[in-house]
Amino acid sequence: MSHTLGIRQAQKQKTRQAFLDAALALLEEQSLSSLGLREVTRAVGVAPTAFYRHFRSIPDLGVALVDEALGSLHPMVRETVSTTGDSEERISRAVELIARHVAAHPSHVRFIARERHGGVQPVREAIGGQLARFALEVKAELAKDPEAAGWSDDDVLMLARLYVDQMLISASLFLEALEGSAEERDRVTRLATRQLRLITIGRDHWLD
Amino acid sequence: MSHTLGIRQAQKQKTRQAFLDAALALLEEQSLSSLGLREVTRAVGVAPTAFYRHFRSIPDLGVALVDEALGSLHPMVRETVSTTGDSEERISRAVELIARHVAAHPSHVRFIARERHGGVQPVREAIGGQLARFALEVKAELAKDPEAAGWSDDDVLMLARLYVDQMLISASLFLEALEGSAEERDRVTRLATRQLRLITIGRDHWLD
DNA sequence: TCATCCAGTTAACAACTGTTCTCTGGAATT
DNA sequence: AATTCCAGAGAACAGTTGTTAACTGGATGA
Repeated sequence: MSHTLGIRQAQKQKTRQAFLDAALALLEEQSLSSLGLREVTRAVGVAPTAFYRHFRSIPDLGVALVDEALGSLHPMVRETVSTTGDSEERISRAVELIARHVAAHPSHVRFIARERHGGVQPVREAIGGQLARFALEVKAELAKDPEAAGWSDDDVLMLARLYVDQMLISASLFLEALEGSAEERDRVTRLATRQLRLITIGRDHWLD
Repeated sequence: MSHTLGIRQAQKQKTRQAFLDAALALLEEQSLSSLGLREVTRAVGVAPTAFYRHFRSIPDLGVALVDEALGSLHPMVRETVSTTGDSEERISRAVELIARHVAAHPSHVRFIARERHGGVQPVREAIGGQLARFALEVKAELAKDPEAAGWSDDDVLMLARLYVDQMLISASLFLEALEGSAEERDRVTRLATRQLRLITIGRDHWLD
Protein backbone atom coordinates (compact mmCIF):
# COMPACT_ATOMS: atom_id res chain seq x y z
CA MET A 1 0.00 0.00 0.00
CA SER A 2 1.43 3.35 -1.05
CA HIS A 3 1.25 6.22 1.37
CA THR A 4 -0.87 9.17 0.20
CA LEU A 5 1.35 12.18 -0.25
CA GLY A 6 0.68 15.51 1.35
CA ILE A 7 -0.12 18.52 -0.80
CA ARG A 8 3.46 19.61 -0.46
CA GLN A 9 5.11 16.35 -1.57
CA ALA A 10 2.59 15.97 -4.38
CA GLN A 11 3.34 19.41 -5.79
CA LYS A 12 7.07 18.73 -5.56
CA GLN A 13 6.76 15.50 -7.52
CA LYS A 14 4.65 17.29 -10.09
CA THR A 15 7.32 19.93 -10.60
CA ARG A 16 10.01 17.29 -10.74
CA GLN A 17 8.08 15.49 -13.46
CA ALA A 18 7.71 18.79 -15.31
CA PHE A 19 11.51 19.08 -15.26
CA LEU A 20 11.91 15.59 -16.70
CA ASP A 21 9.31 16.22 -19.40
CA ALA A 22 10.75 19.58 -20.39
CA ALA A 23 14.28 18.19 -20.51
CA LEU A 24 13.18 15.26 -22.66
CA ALA A 25 11.49 17.61 -25.09
CA LEU A 26 14.57 19.83 -25.33
CA LEU A 27 16.76 16.77 -25.88
CA GLU A 28 14.97 15.97 -29.12
CA GLU A 29 17.28 18.39 -30.85
CA GLN A 30 20.46 18.39 -28.79
CA SER A 31 22.61 16.27 -26.54
CA LEU A 32 22.52 16.23 -22.78
CA SER A 33 25.99 17.70 -22.54
CA SER A 34 24.73 20.90 -24.14
CA LEU A 35 21.51 21.11 -22.17
CA GLY A 36 21.53 24.16 -19.92
CA LEU A 37 20.03 24.40 -16.47
CA ARG A 38 18.43 27.74 -17.26
CA GLU A 39 17.11 26.35 -20.51
CA VAL A 40 15.20 23.69 -18.63
CA THR A 41 13.84 25.98 -15.94
CA ARG A 42 12.71 28.43 -18.62
CA ALA A 43 10.82 25.63 -20.38
CA VAL A 44 9.20 24.55 -17.13
CA GLY A 45 8.31 28.12 -16.21
CA VAL A 46 10.10 28.38 -12.87
CA ALA A 47 13.09 30.29 -11.56
CA PRO A 48 16.55 28.89 -12.35
CA THR A 49 17.27 28.25 -8.71
CA ALA A 50 14.25 25.99 -8.35
CA PHE A 51 16.21 23.40 -10.27
CA TYR A 52 18.43 22.71 -7.27
CA ARG A 53 15.46 21.66 -5.18
CA HIS A 54 15.15 18.59 -7.41
CA PHE A 55 18.51 17.78 -8.96
CA ARG A 56 22.11 18.37 -8.02
CA SER A 57 23.07 18.97 -11.66
CA ILE A 58 22.12 18.30 -15.27
CA PRO A 59 23.91 14.93 -15.32
CA ASP A 60 21.89 14.03 -12.23
CA LEU A 61 18.69 14.82 -14.11
CA GLY A 62 20.00 12.72 -16.97
CA VAL A 63 20.39 9.70 -14.73
CA ALA A 64 16.81 10.18 -13.53
CA LEU A 65 15.72 10.20 -17.19
CA VAL A 66 17.51 6.91 -17.77
CA ASP A 67 15.54 5.32 -14.96
CA GLU A 68 12.31 6.72 -16.32
CA ALA A 69 13.06 5.52 -19.84
CA LEU A 70 14.31 2.01 -19.08
CA GLY A 71 13.23 1.20 -15.56
CA SER A 72 9.70 0.14 -16.39
CA LEU A 73 10.73 -1.77 -19.50
CA HIS A 74 12.20 -4.82 -17.80
CA PRO A 75 8.99 -6.80 -17.23
CA MET A 76 7.92 -6.16 -20.83
CA VAL A 77 11.18 -7.46 -22.26
CA ARG A 78 11.15 -10.43 -19.91
CA GLU A 79 7.67 -11.38 -21.01
CA THR A 80 8.31 -10.84 -24.71
CA VAL A 81 11.40 -13.02 -24.83
CA SER A 82 9.81 -15.67 -22.63
CA THR A 83 9.58 -19.25 -23.74
CA THR A 84 6.01 -19.36 -24.95
CA GLY A 85 5.36 -20.00 -28.63
CA ASP A 86 7.84 -21.06 -31.32
CA SER A 87 10.82 -18.96 -32.47
CA GLU A 88 9.00 -17.25 -35.30
CA GLU A 89 6.22 -16.22 -32.98
CA ARG A 90 8.64 -14.84 -30.41
CA ILE A 91 10.46 -12.88 -33.08
CA SER A 92 7.37 -11.14 -34.39
CA ARG A 93 6.30 -10.53 -30.79
CA ALA A 94 9.61 -8.83 -30.08
CA VAL A 95 9.55 -6.70 -33.24
CA GLU A 96 6.00 -5.69 -32.48
CA LEU A 97 6.96 -4.71 -28.94
CA ILE A 98 9.80 -2.54 -30.20
CA ALA A 99 7.68 -0.85 -32.86
CA ARG A 100 4.92 -0.11 -30.38
CA HIS A 101 7.26 1.14 -27.71
CA VAL A 102 9.07 3.46 -30.11
CA ALA A 103 5.76 4.83 -31.36
CA ALA A 104 4.52 5.36 -27.82
CA HIS A 105 7.69 6.84 -26.32
CA PRO A 106 9.84 8.16 -29.15
CA SER A 107 11.68 10.77 -27.11
CA HIS A 108 12.64 8.24 -24.46
CA VAL A 109 14.09 5.96 -27.11
CA ARG A 110 15.89 8.83 -28.78
CA PHE A 111 17.35 9.88 -25.46
CA ILE A 112 18.73 6.42 -24.75
CA ALA A 113 20.18 5.95 -28.23
CA ARG A 114 21.75 9.41 -28.08
CA GLU A 115 23.22 9.23 -24.61
CA ARG A 116 24.33 5.61 -24.66
CA HIS A 117 27.64 6.78 -26.07
CA GLY A 118 27.08 10.43 -25.22
CA GLY A 119 29.30 12.96 -23.55
CA VAL A 120 28.08 12.62 -19.97
CA GLN A 121 29.79 9.82 -18.07
CA PRO A 122 27.28 9.16 -15.25
CA VAL A 123 24.48 8.89 -17.80
CA ARG A 124 26.49 6.55 -20.00
CA GLU A 125 27.14 4.38 -16.98
CA ALA A 126 23.48 4.37 -15.95
CA ILE A 127 22.44 3.27 -19.44
CA GLY A 128 25.20 0.66 -19.55
CA GLY A 129 24.00 -0.73 -16.24
CA GLN A 130 20.41 -1.00 -17.41
CA LEU A 131 21.43 -2.67 -20.67
CA ALA A 132 23.55 -5.15 -18.73
CA ARG A 133 20.46 -5.94 -16.65
CA PHE A 134 18.45 -6.51 -19.84
CA ALA A 135 21.14 -8.85 -21.11
CA LEU A 136 21.06 -10.85 -17.88
CA GLU A 137 17.28 -11.08 -18.01
CA VAL A 138 17.27 -12.20 -21.63
CA LYS A 139 20.00 -14.67 -20.75
CA ALA A 140 17.83 -16.11 -17.96
CA GLU A 141 14.94 -16.57 -20.38
CA LEU A 142 17.14 -18.12 -23.04
CA ALA A 143 18.59 -20.54 -20.49
CA LYS A 144 15.08 -21.89 -19.79
CA ASP A 145 14.70 -22.90 -23.43
CA PRO A 146 15.48 -26.58 -24.23
CA GLU A 147 17.41 -25.17 -27.18
CA ALA A 148 20.01 -23.98 -24.67
CA ALA A 149 21.01 -27.49 -23.62
CA GLY A 150 24.75 -27.98 -23.97
CA TRP A 151 25.46 -24.25 -24.14
CA SER A 152 28.06 -22.72 -21.89
CA ASP A 153 26.90 -19.92 -19.62
CA ASP A 154 29.18 -17.53 -21.41
CA ASP A 155 27.75 -18.41 -24.80
CA VAL A 156 24.19 -17.83 -23.61
CA LEU A 157 25.21 -14.39 -22.37
CA MET A 158 26.91 -13.73 -25.70
CA LEU A 159 23.68 -14.53 -27.49
CA ALA A 160 21.62 -12.45 -25.06
CA ARG A 161 23.85 -9.42 -25.69
CA LEU A 162 23.45 -9.95 -29.41
CA TYR A 163 19.67 -9.91 -29.04
CA VAL A 164 19.67 -6.83 -26.81
CA ASP A 165 21.98 -4.87 -29.10
CA GLN A 166 19.90 -5.91 -32.09
CA MET A 167 16.74 -4.69 -30.38
CA LEU A 168 18.32 -1.31 -29.75
CA ILE A 169 19.43 -1.02 -33.36
CA SER A 170 15.93 -1.85 -34.53
CA ALA A 171 14.44 0.66 -32.11
CA SER A 172 16.65 3.37 -33.51
CA LEU A 173 15.65 2.40 -37.05
CA PHE A 174 11.97 2.56 -36.12
CA LEU A 175 12.64 5.97 -34.65
CA GLU A 176 14.10 7.25 -37.90
CA ALA A 177 11.16 5.81 -39.80
CA LEU A 178 8.60 7.36 -37.45
CA GLU A 179 8.11 10.49 -39.47
CA GLY A 180 8.32 8.59 -42.73
CA SER A 181 5.69 6.68 -44.67
CA ALA A 182 3.91 3.57 -43.47
CA GLU A 183 5.73 1.66 -46.17
CA GLU A 184 9.04 2.82 -44.74
CA ARG A 185 8.07 1.56 -41.29
CA ASP A 186 7.05 -1.72 -42.85
CA ARG A 187 10.45 -2.11 -44.42
CA VAL A 188 12.07 -1.63 -41.02
CA THR A 189 9.75 -4.25 -39.57
CA ARG A 190 10.73 -6.74 -42.23
CA LEU A 191 14.44 -5.95 -41.86
CA ALA A 192 14.36 -6.32 -38.07
CA THR A 193 12.39 -9.55 -38.35
CA ARG A 194 14.80 -11.11 -40.83
CA GLN A 195 17.86 -10.09 -38.82
CA LEU A 196 16.42 -11.63 -35.65
CA ARG A 197 15.52 -14.70 -37.70
CA LEU A 198 19.05 -15.06 -38.99
CA ILE A 199 20.47 -14.78 -35.49
CA THR A 200 17.99 -17.38 -34.29
CA ILE A 201 19.03 -19.73 -37.10
CA GLY A 202 22.62 -19.24 -35.98
CA ARG A 203 21.55 -20.19 -32.48
CA ASP A 204 19.84 -23.36 -33.74
CA HIS A 205 23.05 -24.59 -35.37
CA TRP A 206 25.56 -23.23 -32.85
CA LEU A 207 26.44 -26.65 -31.48
CA ASP A 208 26.80 -28.39 -34.87
CA MET B 1 50.03 13.81 -59.62
CA SER B 2 49.20 16.21 -56.80
CA HIS B 3 49.96 19.86 -57.24
CA THR B 4 52.49 21.29 -54.76
CA LEU B 5 50.73 23.85 -52.61
CA GLY B 6 52.01 27.36 -52.10
CA ILE B 7 53.22 28.47 -48.71
CA ARG B 8 49.89 30.09 -48.14
CA GLN B 9 47.68 27.10 -48.93
CA ALA B 10 49.98 24.81 -46.97
CA GLN B 11 49.76 26.94 -43.84
CA LYS B 12 46.00 27.12 -44.20
CA GLN B 13 45.67 23.36 -44.39
CA LYS B 14 47.95 23.03 -41.37
CA THR B 15 45.73 25.33 -39.32
CA ARG B 16 42.64 23.53 -40.53
CA GLN B 17 44.11 20.24 -39.39
CA ALA B 18 44.92 21.83 -36.03
CA PHE B 19 41.24 22.70 -35.71
CA LEU B 20 40.20 19.13 -36.45
CA ASP B 21 42.74 17.71 -34.00
CA ALA B 22 41.82 20.12 -31.23
CA ALA B 23 38.11 19.49 -31.70
CA LEU B 24 38.60 15.73 -31.64
CA ALA B 25 40.53 16.00 -28.39
CA LEU B 26 37.86 18.17 -26.80
CA LEU B 27 35.18 15.74 -27.93
CA GLU B 28 36.65 12.97 -25.79
CA GLU B 29 34.68 14.35 -22.88
CA GLN B 30 31.63 16.03 -24.42
CA SER B 31 29.28 15.92 -27.38
CA LEU B 32 29.57 17.97 -30.50
CA SER B 33 26.40 19.88 -29.70
CA SER B 34 28.08 21.38 -26.64
CA LEU B 35 31.40 22.12 -28.33
CA GLY B 36 31.99 25.85 -28.49
CA LEU B 37 33.67 27.74 -31.28
CA ARG B 38 35.77 29.76 -28.84
CA GLU B 39 36.67 26.59 -27.00
CA VAL B 40 38.20 25.16 -30.15
CA THR B 41 40.07 28.30 -31.17
CA ARG B 42 41.44 28.59 -27.64
CA ALA B 43 42.76 25.03 -27.87
CA VAL B 44 44.34 25.72 -31.25
CA GLY B 45 45.83 28.97 -30.05
CA VAL B 46 44.27 31.36 -32.59
CA ALA B 47 41.75 34.15 -32.44
CA PRO B 48 38.05 33.14 -32.37
CA THR B 49 37.44 34.80 -35.70
CA ALA B 50 40.03 32.63 -37.42
CA PHE B 51 37.54 29.79 -37.17
CA TYR B 52 35.38 31.27 -39.92
CA ARG B 53 38.26 31.08 -42.41
CA HIS B 54 37.96 27.29 -42.29
CA PHE B 55 34.43 26.33 -41.29
CA ARG B 56 31.03 27.91 -41.53
CA SER B 57 30.00 26.52 -38.14
CA ILE B 58 30.66 23.81 -35.59
CA PRO B 59 28.33 21.33 -37.34
CA ASP B 60 30.35 21.99 -40.49
CA LEU B 61 33.53 21.07 -38.67
CA GLY B 62 31.75 17.97 -37.41
CA VAL B 63 30.98 16.83 -40.94
CA ALA B 64 34.65 17.30 -41.83
CA LEU B 65 35.55 15.10 -38.86
CA VAL B 66 33.20 12.40 -40.12
CA ASP B 67 35.02 12.35 -43.44
CA GLU B 68 38.38 12.20 -41.71
CA ALA B 69 37.25 9.38 -39.43
CA LEU B 70 35.48 7.16 -41.95
CA GLY B 71 36.59 8.28 -45.38
CA SER B 72 39.84 6.37 -45.47
CA LEU B 73 38.36 3.26 -43.91
CA HIS B 74 36.48 1.97 -46.95
CA PRO B 75 39.36 0.15 -48.68
CA MET B 76 40.34 -1.54 -45.41
CA VAL B 77 36.83 -2.85 -44.78
CA ARG B 78 36.49 -3.95 -48.37
CA GLU B 79 39.71 -5.92 -48.19
CA THR B 80 38.98 -7.43 -44.80
CA VAL B 81 35.57 -8.77 -45.76
CA SER B 82 36.80 -9.94 -49.14
CA THR B 83 36.38 -13.52 -50.23
CA THR B 84 39.83 -14.88 -49.47
CA GLY B 85 40.16 -17.56 -46.82
CA ASP B 86 37.42 -19.50 -45.05
CA SER B 87 34.76 -17.94 -42.79
CA GLU B 88 36.70 -18.44 -39.57
CA GLU B 89 39.71 -16.77 -41.06
CA ARG B 90 37.70 -13.81 -42.30
CA ILE B 91 36.09 -13.39 -38.90
CA SER B 92 39.36 -13.25 -37.01
CA ARG B 93 40.70 -10.91 -39.67
CA ALA B 94 37.76 -8.57 -39.15
CA VAL B 95 38.00 -8.63 -35.35
CA GLU B 96 41.72 -7.97 -35.60
CA LEU B 97 41.11 -5.02 -37.93
CA ILE B 98 38.61 -3.52 -35.54
CA ALA B 99 40.85 -3.98 -32.50
CA ARG B 100 43.81 -2.43 -34.28
CA HIS B 101 41.84 0.46 -35.67
CA VAL B 102 40.33 1.30 -32.29
CA ALA B 103 43.75 1.17 -30.64
CA ALA B 104 45.24 3.37 -33.36
CA HIS B 105 42.44 5.95 -33.61
CA PRO B 106 40.40 5.79 -30.42
CA SER B 107 39.11 9.35 -30.53
CA HIS B 108 37.88 8.94 -34.09
CA VAL B 109 35.95 5.84 -33.11
CA ARG B 110 34.56 7.53 -30.01
CA PHE B 111 33.46 10.48 -32.11
CA ILE B 112 31.58 8.30 -34.57
CA ALA B 113 29.90 6.21 -31.87
CA ARG B 114 28.94 9.36 -29.98
CA GLU B 115 27.62 11.39 -32.88
CA ARG B 116 25.94 8.60 -34.80
CA HIS B 117 22.81 9.30 -32.81
CA GLY B 118 23.99 12.67 -31.51
CA GLY B 119 22.29 16.01 -31.35
CA VAL B 120 23.62 17.53 -34.57
CA GLN B 121 21.57 16.60 -37.63
CA PRO B 122 24.08 17.23 -40.45
CA VAL B 123 26.67 15.13 -38.64
CA ARG B 124 24.19 12.33 -38.02
CA GLU B 125 23.36 12.36 -41.70
CA ALA B 126 27.00 12.32 -42.75
CA ILE B 127 27.68 9.31 -40.54
CA GLY B 128 24.54 7.58 -41.76
CA GLY B 129 25.65 8.11 -45.33
CA GLN B 130 29.07 6.64 -44.70
CA LEU B 131 27.62 3.62 -42.89
CA ALA B 132 25.22 3.04 -45.78
CA ARG B 133 28.25 3.05 -48.09
CA PHE B 134 29.97 0.47 -45.88
CA ALA B 135 26.86 -1.69 -46.00
CA LEU B 136 26.78 -1.53 -49.79
CA GLU B 137 30.46 -2.41 -50.01
CA VAL B 138 30.09 -5.35 -47.65
CA LYS B 139 27.04 -6.41 -49.61
CA ALA B 140 29.08 -6.38 -52.83
CA GLU B 141 31.72 -8.59 -51.24
CA LEU B 142 29.16 -10.98 -49.81
CA ALA B 143 27.47 -11.28 -53.18
CA LYS B 144 30.72 -12.56 -54.70
CA ASP B 145 30.74 -15.47 -52.28
CA PRO B 146 29.33 -18.77 -53.64
CA GLU B 147 27.51 -18.98 -50.30
CA ALA B 148 25.26 -16.19 -51.57
CA ALA B 149 23.75 -18.28 -54.34
CA GLY B 150 19.97 -18.28 -54.14
CA TRP B 151 19.89 -15.22 -51.88
CA SER B 152 17.70 -12.27 -52.74
CA ASP B 153 19.43 -8.92 -53.13
CA ASP B 154 17.48 -7.60 -50.19
CA ASP B 155 18.59 -10.43 -47.94
CA VAL B 156 22.24 -9.90 -48.80
CA LEU B 157 21.88 -6.24 -47.85
CA MET B 158 20.12 -7.28 -44.65
CA LEU B 159 23.10 -9.46 -43.77
CA ALA B 160 25.58 -6.76 -44.72
CA ARG B 161 23.86 -4.28 -42.40
CA LEU B 162 23.98 -6.86 -39.63
CA TYR B 163 27.73 -7.23 -40.10
CA VAL B 164 28.35 -3.48 -40.23
CA ASP B 165 26.29 -2.80 -37.11
CA GLN B 166 28.01 -5.64 -35.34
CA MET B 167 31.42 -4.22 -36.23
CA LEU B 168 30.45 -0.86 -34.77
CA ILE B 169 29.22 -2.46 -31.57
CA SER B 170 32.47 -4.36 -31.25
CA ALA B 171 34.47 -1.22 -31.94
CA SER B 172 32.67 0.56 -29.13
CA LEU B 173 33.32 -2.35 -26.79
CA PHE B 174 37.02 -2.32 -27.66
CA LEU B 175 36.99 1.39 -26.93
CA GLU B 176 35.61 0.85 -23.45
CA ALA B 177 38.18 -1.86 -22.84
CA LEU B 178 41.07 0.29 -24.06
CA GLU B 179 41.96 1.63 -20.64
CA GLY B 180 41.28 -1.71 -19.00
CA SER B 181 43.47 -4.76 -18.61
CA ALA B 182 44.78 -6.93 -21.44
CA GLU B 183 42.53 -9.69 -20.17
CA GLU B 184 39.53 -7.41 -20.54
CA ARG B 185 40.44 -6.67 -24.15
CA ASP B 186 40.84 -10.37 -24.75
CA ARG B 187 37.34 -11.01 -23.47
CA VAL B 188 35.99 -8.45 -25.94
CA THR B 189 37.92 -10.15 -28.73
CA ARG B 190 36.40 -13.51 -27.88
CA LEU B 191 32.90 -12.05 -27.54
CA ALA B 192 33.10 -10.24 -30.89
CA THR B 193 34.49 -13.34 -32.58
CA ARG B 194 31.73 -15.60 -31.28
CA GLN B 195 28.99 -13.14 -32.21
CA LEU B 196 30.31 -12.85 -35.76
CA ARG B 197 30.60 -16.63 -35.84
CA LEU B 198 26.98 -17.07 -34.79
CA ILE B 199 25.81 -14.66 -37.46
CA THR B 200 27.88 -16.52 -40.04
CA ILE B 201 26.34 -19.82 -38.97
CA GLY B 202 22.94 -18.21 -39.42
CA ARG B 203 24.01 -17.20 -42.90
CA ASP B 204 25.09 -20.76 -43.72
CA HIS B 205 21.65 -22.15 -42.90
CA TRP B 206 19.53 -19.21 -44.11
CA LEU B 207 18.16 -21.09 -47.10
CA ASP B 208 17.34 -24.33 -45.25
C1' DT C 1 -2.89 28.27 17.30
C1' DC C 2 1.86 28.86 16.68
C1' DA C 3 6.51 27.70 15.38
C1' DT C 4 8.94 25.11 11.83
C1' DC C 5 9.86 23.68 7.35
C1' DC C 6 10.93 24.06 2.55
C1' DA C 7 9.53 24.69 -2.68
C1' DG C 8 10.06 28.37 -5.31
C1' DT C 9 11.46 33.63 -5.95
C1' DT C 10 14.37 37.60 -6.58
C1' DA C 11 18.67 39.87 -7.40
C1' DA C 12 23.24 39.91 -8.36
C1' DC C 13 27.99 37.91 -9.74
C1' DA C 14 31.74 37.07 -12.93
C1' DA C 15 32.51 34.37 -16.81
C1' DC C 16 31.38 32.89 -21.00
C1' DT C 17 29.16 32.59 -25.75
C1' DG C 18 28.73 33.54 -31.35
C1' DT C 19 29.15 37.16 -34.56
C1' DT C 20 30.18 41.85 -36.61
C1' DC C 21 33.47 45.05 -38.42
C1' DT C 22 37.96 46.89 -39.11
C1' DC C 23 42.73 46.23 -39.54
C1' DT C 24 47.47 44.07 -40.69
C1' DG C 25 51.30 41.97 -42.91
C1' DG C 26 53.13 38.64 -45.72
C1' DA C 27 52.21 35.62 -49.85
C1' DA C 28 50.57 35.64 -54.61
C1' DT C 29 49.90 37.69 -58.92
C1' DT C 30 50.81 40.91 -62.56
C1' DA D 1 58.31 46.53 -58.36
C1' DA D 2 53.68 47.45 -57.67
C1' DT D 3 49.24 45.59 -56.72
C1' DT D 4 45.93 42.41 -55.06
C1' DC D 5 44.62 38.89 -51.97
C1' DC D 6 43.46 36.70 -47.69
C1' DA D 7 44.60 34.06 -43.06
C1' DG D 8 44.56 35.65 -38.83
C1' DA D 9 44.26 39.50 -35.05
C1' DG D 10 41.84 42.78 -32.23
C1' DA D 11 38.04 45.02 -30.13
C1' DA D 12 33.48 45.38 -29.17
C1' DC D 13 28.36 43.76 -29.13
C1' DA D 14 24.36 41.95 -26.69
C1' DG D 15 23.02 37.61 -24.57
C1' DT D 16 23.77 33.77 -22.23
C1' DT D 17 25.53 30.69 -18.60
C1' DG D 18 25.89 28.29 -13.42
C1' DT D 19 25.87 29.49 -8.67
C1' DT D 20 25.50 32.32 -4.34
C1' DA D 21 22.68 34.45 -0.86
C1' DA D 22 18.77 36.18 1.35
C1' DC D 23 13.71 36.21 0.88
C1' DT D 24 8.56 34.76 1.01
C1' DG D 25 4.40 32.36 1.93
C1' DG D 26 1.72 28.41 2.28
C1' DA D 27 1.75 23.51 4.01
C1' DT D 28 3.05 20.80 8.10
C1' DG D 29 3.30 18.99 12.82
C1' DA D 30 3.31 20.07 17.94
